[in-house]
Amino acid sequence: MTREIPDIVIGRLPIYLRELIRLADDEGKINTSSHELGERLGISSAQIRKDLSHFGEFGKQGTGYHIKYLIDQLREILHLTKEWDVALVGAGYLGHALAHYHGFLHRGFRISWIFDSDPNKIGETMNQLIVQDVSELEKAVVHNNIKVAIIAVPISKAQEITDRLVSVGVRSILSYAPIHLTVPEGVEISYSDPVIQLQRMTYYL
Amino acid sequence: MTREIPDIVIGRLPIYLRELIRLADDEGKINTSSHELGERLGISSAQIRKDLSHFGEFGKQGTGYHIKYLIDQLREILHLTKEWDVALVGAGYLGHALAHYHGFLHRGFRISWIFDSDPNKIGETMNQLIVQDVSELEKAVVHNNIKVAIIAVPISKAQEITDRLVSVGVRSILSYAPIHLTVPEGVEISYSDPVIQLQRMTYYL
DNA sequence: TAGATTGTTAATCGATTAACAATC
DNA sequence: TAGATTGTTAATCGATTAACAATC
Repeated sequence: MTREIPDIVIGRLPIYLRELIRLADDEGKINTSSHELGERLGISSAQIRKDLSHFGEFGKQGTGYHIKYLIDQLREILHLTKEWDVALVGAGYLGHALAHYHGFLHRGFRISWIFDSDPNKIGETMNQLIVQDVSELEKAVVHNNIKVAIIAVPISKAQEITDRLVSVGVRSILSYAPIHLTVPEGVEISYSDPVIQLQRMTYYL
Repeated sequence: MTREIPDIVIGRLPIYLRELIRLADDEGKINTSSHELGERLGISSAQIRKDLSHFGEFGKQGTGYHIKYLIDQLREILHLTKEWDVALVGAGYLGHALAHYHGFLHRGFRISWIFDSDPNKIGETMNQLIVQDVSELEKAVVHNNIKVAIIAVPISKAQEITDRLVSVGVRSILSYAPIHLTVPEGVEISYSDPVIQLQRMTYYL
């Protein structure tokens, strides 16, 4: 029986991946160790080794990890060997910023479709993409087999859009709407609400 | 001796607060229970009661919690009884979106200053605020006693801006730069990187 | 070889849950 | 009163850390 890998471990793998890419591309390093990686991320070396050990043996005693090899392994584990088409719903200020964000490139994602319900926005071009009428959402998601979506719509529309995305097969959703959304089993949802993050920090002020 | 309250508990309080405000303002409810709140947030009722019990006794057996009272208590705990002035560094697409975001209002924060280094951006107006030269950063932070900042600058500038903010007294930083930042003890930092969130979810695809 | 670092085990630490007496 | 729900205790569950044999 395959042991279930803790969610919290999965959550750290992208952090490791991001730092490894930095080490390789920006600093030209070939090898690293759990100690060096942990030092840079504020994570204990033991935790990094333990996390990786869930998936295999990627290092060598004495020399540590070959960075490029570990990057490849993490990409396979996280299913980042292909580029995922992403549907972006909401073309307001935030949608606009996301549409222009270069950070998706080379990290496994490409925003391929943008939707909005505002007639003034529909037809507008955002970073090479034409904003589509949100009524076309289901058709586009199905035809392009889209599994990943980003929601940047008002609170009042967020649950409806979520339900519609899920109904046509989307299984990973990143929502910027500041509200808890309900999704069925098997659908992953992640939230980004700057106020929630700031409020956590003001406790310590 | 005051018992140290776990960080993970603090992190859930803003979620409770957000939902309570929704219950009160949007749905007009007066009372709620740990069960109802938990149901809506996908959190066990026992956990909610345990979390709150770190700070006092806010409920009544039989009837649960008076929502407005609990909201007030959470606001005090999280230091949200005043409105925090926030310095936003970076006036690119994302900074622009943040400057126009209405979600800060009534939740304890107000973006009061926007900085950028680009001469084309400096002097521009964003949602009533004039983009300031980032060379004025320290002066403005000190003079206005700013403790909270949001970073929306490129990776290459993020650590430098962080250091400068910290050096003049900022103690809570929300960074959108996709890189781990180093801050001294006593400074809180929080990250928002959509790609990290998406990569965590593609594991399950 | 000597030094470094892995992967893994066992111990420790911390968080969540179940259960229930108290009581509104 | 009967029903509901709290705050809290103890048990359970899960995650982190320390330590080290193995070995590059």
